[in-house]
Amino acid sequence: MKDRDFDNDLAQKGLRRTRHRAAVLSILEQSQQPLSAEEIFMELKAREMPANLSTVYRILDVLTSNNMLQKLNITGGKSLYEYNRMVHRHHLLCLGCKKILAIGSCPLGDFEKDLAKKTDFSIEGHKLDIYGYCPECRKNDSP
Amino acid sequence: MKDRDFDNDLAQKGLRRTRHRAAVLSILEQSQQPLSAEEIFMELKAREMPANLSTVYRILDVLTSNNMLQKLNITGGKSLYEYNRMVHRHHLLCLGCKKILAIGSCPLGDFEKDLAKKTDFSIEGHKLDIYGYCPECRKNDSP
DNA sequence: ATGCAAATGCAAACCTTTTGCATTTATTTT
DNA sequence: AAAATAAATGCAAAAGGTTTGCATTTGCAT
Repeated sequence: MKDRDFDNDLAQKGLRRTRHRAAVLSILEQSQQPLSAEEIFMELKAREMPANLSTVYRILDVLTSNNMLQKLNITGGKSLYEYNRMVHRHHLLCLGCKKILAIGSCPLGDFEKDLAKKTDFSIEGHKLDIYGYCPECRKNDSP
Repeated sequence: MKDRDFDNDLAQKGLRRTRHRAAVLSILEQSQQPLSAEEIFMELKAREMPANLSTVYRILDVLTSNNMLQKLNITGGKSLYEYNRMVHRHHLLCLGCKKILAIGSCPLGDFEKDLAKKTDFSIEGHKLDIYGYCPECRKNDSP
């Protein structure tokens, strides 16, 4: 299985193509879950492409401000990053095992229009996270 | 204008009634905006009831875990706390001046039911924050 | 190949929040 | 009302995540 050409994506944004940047993109593109800076740091090491943690943060910053990644602050603790697939997404977090499911649908459309009318704000976006227990955690916790 | 009896509220929760705790509750009950630990720290000083910042954090923790306050992590930066008025609320944050408006309505009801059905999660709650520009900031930024 | 601007590594700083411990305070017990 | 006890506070230090300054290395244009 061939890797996507992240080098090209970087070039299109006018960003320098470094192994580390391409690797971070690849890691996040392949990940089912949003990852923290430290998880990415460890995965880079696992891929024999170790980078300094501060470099990871700088890469995440630059990729986020170029809209190639999205930064999530679901927990209040450490930030998580996910590959930006350019679709509007929300997240369902399991309070038990902390796994995160991406949710494609969004119920906010009309609500935002109403809100704009009522408050006279221009609405630019929203952040919606949903919390619950996944099927596995519910099974394990109800003996 | 007489203060609410926060001492009684504390007693009902089985918490010790200290001046600082009552003052923190009073500050947040009177505030239009959610406040950070440091803002509360400063307001305590202004009220001639200075407390150590770590004490403020401990008070906020204990009041939050007793449901007297709610902790918000809107920005990803520092946590904000608001008096828990026992109603489901969301927040509209102005990206310009950072002011926060509390929103009473919530469009999530049916969506959560659908989601529970689709994912087999038990849905326990959600966090919805909306971002935009308030009327004042829109005016000032469009010269 | 050469030069320059940008990316990286490293260590230290930063900021918010938490913790350990001695002291003070609120509440319970006598 | 005083003494005993358990919890709250102050203080300083640590923790955890993230950022920054600076020397070195790398990517890219010339």
